[in-house]
Amino acid sequence: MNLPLKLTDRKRQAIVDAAIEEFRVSGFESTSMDKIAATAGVSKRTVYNHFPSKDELFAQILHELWNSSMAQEHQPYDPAVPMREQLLSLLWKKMAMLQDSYFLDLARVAIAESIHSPERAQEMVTRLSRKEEEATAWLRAAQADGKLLKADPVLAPQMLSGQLKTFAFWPQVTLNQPPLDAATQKKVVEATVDMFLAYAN
Amino acid sequence: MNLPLKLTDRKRQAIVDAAIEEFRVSGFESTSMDKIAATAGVSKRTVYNHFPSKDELFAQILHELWNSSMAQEHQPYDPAVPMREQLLSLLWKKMAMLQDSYFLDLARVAIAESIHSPERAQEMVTRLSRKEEEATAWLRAAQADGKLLKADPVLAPQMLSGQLKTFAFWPQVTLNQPPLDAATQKKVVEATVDMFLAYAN
DNA sequence: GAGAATGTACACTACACAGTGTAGTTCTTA
DNA sequence: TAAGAACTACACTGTGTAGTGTACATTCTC
Repeated sequence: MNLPLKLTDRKRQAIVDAAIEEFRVSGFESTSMDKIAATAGVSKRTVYNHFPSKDELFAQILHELWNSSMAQEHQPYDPAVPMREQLLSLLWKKMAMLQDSYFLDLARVAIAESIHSPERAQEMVTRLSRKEEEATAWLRAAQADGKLLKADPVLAPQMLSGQLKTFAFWPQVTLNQPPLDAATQKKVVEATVDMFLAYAN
Repeated sequence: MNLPLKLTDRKRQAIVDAAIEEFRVSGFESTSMDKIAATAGVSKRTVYNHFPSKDELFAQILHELWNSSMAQEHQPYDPAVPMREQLLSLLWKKMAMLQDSYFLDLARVAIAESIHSPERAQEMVTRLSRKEEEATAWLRAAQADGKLLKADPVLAPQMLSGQLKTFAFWPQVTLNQPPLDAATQKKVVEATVDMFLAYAN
């Protein structure tokens, strides 16, 4: 069956989809509930029957996008595998997450708002920095194993992910640039690894 | 004389200052002309006597910030000076620009809006990429001189400036983080140069 | 110090939009 | 097929705000 969902579930989904789309292209302030309802093909009253307010709708969408883009598994340090290989794997995972369209939508919407909404910005900071800890843990383990000793354990993880974001995140989020093609992704990941190994080894 | 300006010039400046401040913290949509007038200590009518509309005021401010933050001189390649020294100088200039408070204001305001105003975003892209060409020219000259041959001439300049932005731009612009202290700036610039030389030499 | 330019206070229009209330329609389910 | 749940159309309130018009005050310039 193509539509196994009840009417109310379909309506709700249509509202969420429409809201993501509208918030994404117009931002929070410039998006009206009437527009969301129209785009969703739903009466305004139905929107309010599902979500008590515009703020609440926005918050739920942020939450939903966050969940769907954060299903990323942890990669522990493995002394048996060559550095280069492990780093490549680590960065490819990161790259995949950055280029995920849900994640980009989330980031666009969230950043546009958090630029002038300190509380939400703060929440994002803490959540994202928790995400960055994975690479930090990996590097610490490597250094405890006597590898990559020249790298600054505080700066290095950010330098790695920052290098990817330079090409595969910030231009897309802030300037609406298209996602990277596969060939460029490969170049960026490999250049980042090469550069890091040349520096830290 | 402390106030050599005519009343009308002082008023105009107060409006511009207030508008920058308000747009910076609240964004375009959430800032009202009444608020700007109040912050500037000026009647709303005076605001409209100086600027025909909110859009026009916004555009002029973008223009003004752009001009005041872009007074950066060009650094040509010099075969007589060591690579490391030239790179350090190049990146310090870049760092200075990134941390300039006018530039950060501009970026915050512009990015927050350009996220949902494609035309302005496009204008920013072209302007900024023209700015990035300086490093590209420098690298090409170095490579023509037989130096840094392993660096990808397309990716490398962006990797360099991207590395600085990771620490000294994006967190400040998108998450309202404080500017970098001098010690951290030094660490970032030097780590970037070291990493790049280790990779490209 | 007169006249022009500029600023101020304030009232006002027009509009967009968040959110509500209601009467009636359509869908689901038992 | 009947009853309840959910959806719809639509009218309506209240508020915030861009932008204007005007009569009067202040400042500049000659």
